[in-house]
Amino acid sequence: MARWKPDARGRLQRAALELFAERGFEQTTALEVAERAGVTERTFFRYFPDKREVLFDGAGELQRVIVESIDSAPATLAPIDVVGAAMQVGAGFLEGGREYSRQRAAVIAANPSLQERELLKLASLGAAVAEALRRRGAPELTAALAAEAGVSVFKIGFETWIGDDSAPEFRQCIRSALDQLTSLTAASTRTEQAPDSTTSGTPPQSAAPLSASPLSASPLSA
Amino acid sequence: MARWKPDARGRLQRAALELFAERGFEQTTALEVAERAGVTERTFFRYFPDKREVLFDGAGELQRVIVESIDSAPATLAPIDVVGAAMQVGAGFLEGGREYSRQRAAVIAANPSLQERELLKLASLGAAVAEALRRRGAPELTAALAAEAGVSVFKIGFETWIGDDSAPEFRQCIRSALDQLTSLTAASTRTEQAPDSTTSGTPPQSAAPLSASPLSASPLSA
DNA sequence: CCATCAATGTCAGTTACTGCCATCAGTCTA
DNA sequence: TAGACTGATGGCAGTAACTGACATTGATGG
Repeated sequence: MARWKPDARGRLQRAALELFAERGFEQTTALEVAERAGVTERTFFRYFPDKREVLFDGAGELQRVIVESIDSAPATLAPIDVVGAAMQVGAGFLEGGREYSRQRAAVIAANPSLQERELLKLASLGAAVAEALRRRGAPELTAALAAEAGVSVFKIGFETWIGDDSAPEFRQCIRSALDQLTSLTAASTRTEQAPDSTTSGTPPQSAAPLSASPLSASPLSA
Repeated sequence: MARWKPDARGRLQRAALELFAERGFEQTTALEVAERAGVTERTFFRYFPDKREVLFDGAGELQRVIVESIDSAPATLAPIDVVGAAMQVGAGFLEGGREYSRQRAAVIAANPSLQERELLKLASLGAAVAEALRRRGAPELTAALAAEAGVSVFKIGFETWIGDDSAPEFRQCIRSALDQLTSLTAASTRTEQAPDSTTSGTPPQSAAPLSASPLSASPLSA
């Protein structure tokens, strides 16, 4: 009908963020987003696999930047330092759009299903970082832990940067978190003594996994 | 119609895990789960807010056990040690149901939307742990980082425990991850030198947040 | 002017949920 | 013991997120 409008994807993204910020994610229909963008609902789902994904288009870029940083780091650097540096590079990638980041973070914080998607993206980032570390020779467990630590630092650094107007640059927030993590683990006074397993009154066996007890015991067939 | 059947919740949970394991999560309808459990689809959604939640009933219990462990830890213990001990208590809570944990983990690993839900549960656990740490006087940043570290160790310990038949007890896996984390951060050789921000060719400003670039620049209004 | 291709529009259909109301058995009470 | 009450369900209609199949349209190359 109407003439051919370019940048449908971008218009959908902007329309979505606006509407989600105004009425909230759940109170906004994919159809409404599409209409504001001047396209059909069907077109919305051609650009994005689901309604949430319209807010996460840049995750792939961020991940790529961080992984590239790791791949190009000097081979002699310790895994934790490689990851720390990579997270600062990632921070530099976002540094320019603080207001946008704020708005987007607010929308996500207001909806659990959006939080889930963000956590999945971060998990994906963690997996990619771990793989990159293994690529440069880090042992399995080391790679996994360093990656998780890096993502945690990034996440916490981001929250600090976003949440505090007087906060320094994003990169600086990450540096602080990194230092904090180092002193945290260094502060361990633990001897070889494992804490009493029944501390909280939980019997050693029985116990349900991440799910309810009714299922645990036997092969949950009954 | 039929006489009153007890434990509808438990039957739904078992039916769901069976069907999800057989045909996969997406290939299984909420209606099918309900029918196998001998109830209506409507009843399924009375017990669980959504189809995924039927697999995560025990998350609350695990969280409670861990938080209680933190609350009852000696006040002198360093945050990282408190968290480490708490995660071992949590591990003890699941220790008895390894086979169940395996099956459940396999189902979850096979579906992204289930992974998302699991990540949300873990994030909730992390938030609760951080809060418990603050309650005992830990500074904001310290609490957040120690909590994240604890959850990471728990997650990695769990994967080790589940994925390797020759792996030791869950608690042992966590201990290993904990030690590994300590030596990891201690291995940092970083000076006060921050890595070059433009390492990966990203200009200091511009840059898109966690989302695509088209939106970043201005207040994304245009 | 016609074949073609990419980006859309149209439509019908499945499925996850939700609100509302009826039913049914067990219980408490006058 | 009839009647009110309550807790757990069944039934049903309706919304909204996706999806597959097919028609349309505008720009392009020959």
